[in-house]
Amino acid sequence: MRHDLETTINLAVRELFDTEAAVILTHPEEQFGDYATNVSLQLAGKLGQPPRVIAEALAVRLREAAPEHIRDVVIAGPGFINVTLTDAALLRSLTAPANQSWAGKVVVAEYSDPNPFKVLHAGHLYTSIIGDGVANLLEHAGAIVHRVNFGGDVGLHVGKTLWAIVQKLGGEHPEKLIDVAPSERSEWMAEAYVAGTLAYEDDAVAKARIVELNKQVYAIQTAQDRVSPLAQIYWTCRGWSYDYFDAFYARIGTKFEKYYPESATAPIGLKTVTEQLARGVYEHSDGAVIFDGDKYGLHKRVFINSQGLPTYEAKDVGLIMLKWEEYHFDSSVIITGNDIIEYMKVVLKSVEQFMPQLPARTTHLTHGIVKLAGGTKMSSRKGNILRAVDVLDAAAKANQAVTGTEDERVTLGAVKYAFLKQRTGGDIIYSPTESVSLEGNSGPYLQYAHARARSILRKAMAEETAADSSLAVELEADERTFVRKMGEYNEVIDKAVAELLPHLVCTYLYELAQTFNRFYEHNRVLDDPRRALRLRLVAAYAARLHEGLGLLGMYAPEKM
RNA sequence: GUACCCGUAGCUCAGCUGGAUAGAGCGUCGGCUUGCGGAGCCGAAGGUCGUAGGUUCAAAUCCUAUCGGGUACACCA
Repeated sequence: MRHDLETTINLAVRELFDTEAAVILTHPEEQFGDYATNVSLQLAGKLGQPPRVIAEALAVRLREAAPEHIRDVVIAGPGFINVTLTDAALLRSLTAPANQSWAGKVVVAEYSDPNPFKVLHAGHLYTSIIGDGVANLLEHAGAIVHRVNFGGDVGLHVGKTLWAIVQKLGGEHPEKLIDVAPSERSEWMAEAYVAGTLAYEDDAVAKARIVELNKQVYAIQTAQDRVSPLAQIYWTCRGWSYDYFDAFYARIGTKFEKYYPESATAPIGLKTVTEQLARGVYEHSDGAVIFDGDKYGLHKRVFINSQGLPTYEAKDVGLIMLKWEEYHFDSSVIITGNDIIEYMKVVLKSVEQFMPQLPARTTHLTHGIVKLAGGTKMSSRKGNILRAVDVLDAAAKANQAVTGTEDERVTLGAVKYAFLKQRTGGDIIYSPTESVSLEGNSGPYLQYAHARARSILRKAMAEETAADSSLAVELEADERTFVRKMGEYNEVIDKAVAELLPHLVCTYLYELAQTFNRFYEHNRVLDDPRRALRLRLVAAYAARLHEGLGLLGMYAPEKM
């Protein structure tokens, strides 16, 4: 509908004034109409005519163009053209199918990216929730989305953790690992990482040993050594990490198609960088291989260090190559924290020199960090970071305190909504109490709104005889407001998809629920002569909430 | 030092492809309440949109400068 109207106006502008205009229809305040455009204001200067005169000429055309859709066209203010749709047109918008703007496109969505041998922190939770939201939106628009996860099973952090593990075991004694209870493994390794990091900073001997361990890990990977004591420790603990990740993702309802461990991307990264070194893309500098981003207004970065080991940069190059080999994607979306924005520009710029189509198809979406409202007391023994479980536990605790319930699906919905409702990009301050509240702009508020709508429909179903499904009716004012809001659904989703911004869905769903609550407060549904129509509206509303919450990765309860 | 991001109501945030009186939630104050799920609804107070210039018929939105906060800038990831 919207697109048709825009086309009509564009055509009219061309015929009447022999010029082009960027016609964008917006939703003005309801008192003005259903759609509005300011083309006449844009054209006034160019054409040297008063905006209201231009608007009037266009309005005449619009009135003639689609009388079955348009009830009224009026000029207002400095020259806005306000269009009011017929009730029938408005009701038809409720059944419009979703726009399949990504139909058949192959998308690789990479997000979460935790490192084995390290703890999952709040940022991993945040990035996973955003990644899921974005992936869901793309899928909704018809894309074939491959959700993948990248993480460092080799690298200095592994050396640090391994060093401390060997200390804890009193030497390279893999047989002693059975003493660590399964439930304590992740915590045990997290402590080892912190201890290793401290030793690396404070103890020169330990540092040298950690550097050596790092090289040994690469050697273990290259040789696929599974028998030496160190290798046994490495593989066992690496497995523990992936078990821990899987359990965590299962808990938050995320499912990855595959993990790309750095050990798998390092060889192809090393090979690619070495090949391109010969072609002059990368260059030698102080014994290392770098890419000189200075030439492009960026900065220099090391891709292969002076020990011949690939850094994160080369591994990322390898990852891009592997994704391309395996998926031949139309689009690659990488979701990370915004601390690596500049880093990623350098990596992509380097790849652009030999595979320009890959960066061209890549979008790097970034977000800020999660802070707990009011701050938190954190133990340095645990690495002084906010862990993912800390956030989930805080939410569960708040939910228990505020609502007295313990439904993990509601708690999780509260966290997801709290993270997603803000525009992706900046830091977020997470308030557990606010997130679980049933009042205000929260996940549980929307989940409750859904349960309430479903409850009405359930009750109706039980009593239903023969519902009149005709929608050829005049809408009452309150009904019209409600329908008008529901009609925006597809447009909002389209925009969220186009801009990869899940928060647009949150904002809309909340406004929709508010609109319904106002309607419901002042109108009866079941024991009313307009029951048949209103039940259909409630059904359409519940369906939108259900689908919208699904896009956000949230559970839409029948009762709560 | 250089680059990038952010500064909107007491707090947390929308709005930023320039447009009609700058919106919402929380908090504060006041009203509705024998009710299809009141976990709601109605209303009030609260803003020099960091500051100063500029572009424009029109700027929270674009440009420049500046202040404040954050992040990144070679062998970590």
